[in-house]
Amino acid sequence: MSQTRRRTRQRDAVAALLQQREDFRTAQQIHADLREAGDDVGLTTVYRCLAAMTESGEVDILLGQDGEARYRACSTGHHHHLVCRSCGFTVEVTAAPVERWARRTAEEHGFSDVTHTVEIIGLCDTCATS
Amino acid sequence: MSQTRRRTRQRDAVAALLQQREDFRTAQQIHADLREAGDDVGLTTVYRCLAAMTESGEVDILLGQDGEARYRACSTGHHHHLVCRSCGFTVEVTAAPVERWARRTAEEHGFSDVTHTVEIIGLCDTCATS
DNA sequence: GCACTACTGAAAATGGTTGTCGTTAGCAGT
DNA sequence: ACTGCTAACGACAACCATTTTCAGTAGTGC
Repeated sequence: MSQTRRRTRQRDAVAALLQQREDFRTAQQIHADLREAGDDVGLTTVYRCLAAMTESGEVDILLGQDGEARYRACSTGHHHHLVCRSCGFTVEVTAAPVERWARRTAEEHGFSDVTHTVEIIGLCDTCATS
Repeated sequence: MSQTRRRTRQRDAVAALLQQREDFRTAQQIHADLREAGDDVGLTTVYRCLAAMTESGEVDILLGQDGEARYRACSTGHHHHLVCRSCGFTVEVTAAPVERWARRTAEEHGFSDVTHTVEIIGLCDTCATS
């Protein structure tokens, strides 16, 4: 019954890497980043850490159109993302009007227990000018 | 140079099936549906038809969190979806306030050439009561 | 009918992700 | 510190949706 979450070098490494990055990265990229930094962590473990951190709300997942999941350490509250399709640079945004619209629309059609996904994908300032 | 799109039994079968269904279905489901209906079409061909129809805007793709793509014949204009997470029943919705919000938010942060994804996922009337 | 080539589809390959399982190492409790 | 329990690790295999291959098939224009 004592589901104690243990602190390990690997978990710390993954968490630390995500903290110092502000873009969305794939599990494989994170794995490579860690290896490059000398913090060798098994790919399987990277996936497990990310899954655990996702469940506890520490990271957000974004499923790209190429079928690859991207991860990022985000603020804990409800928010959405404005993502650069070229470099992955991400801005967290809140969207009160969207929340209202989603709730009302769902109600109108008799839907309950609703969640929603809202992402804006574009080119950031730097990528557009280069 | 004569890139004529040929009309085949298989393409017709896939198109017809999608027309008479109003929910999002996976490629594998569509393949099974066709087989069951007696219209045997290779899985590879199903994928190819769906890709072609997606490109020409005849069908919309929805990438679920389980990493499976779902397809549906939709109206051609810009719209979003209200999807039942249990049965896949889908309502097309328009979202003028969301469009405005997305455009303004992107501008504020210097993003250009933006698109967005907006989906509402919930339980439809029938699934909620059963 | 004929030629041209897009289309088909079975089988194999791809590639991200998850399961397996023997080993390693936190974290009590002593 | 020492020990036992068991969560966590990680190399590897398995999984599974999707894509590629390639030889055979069948629309389409002439």
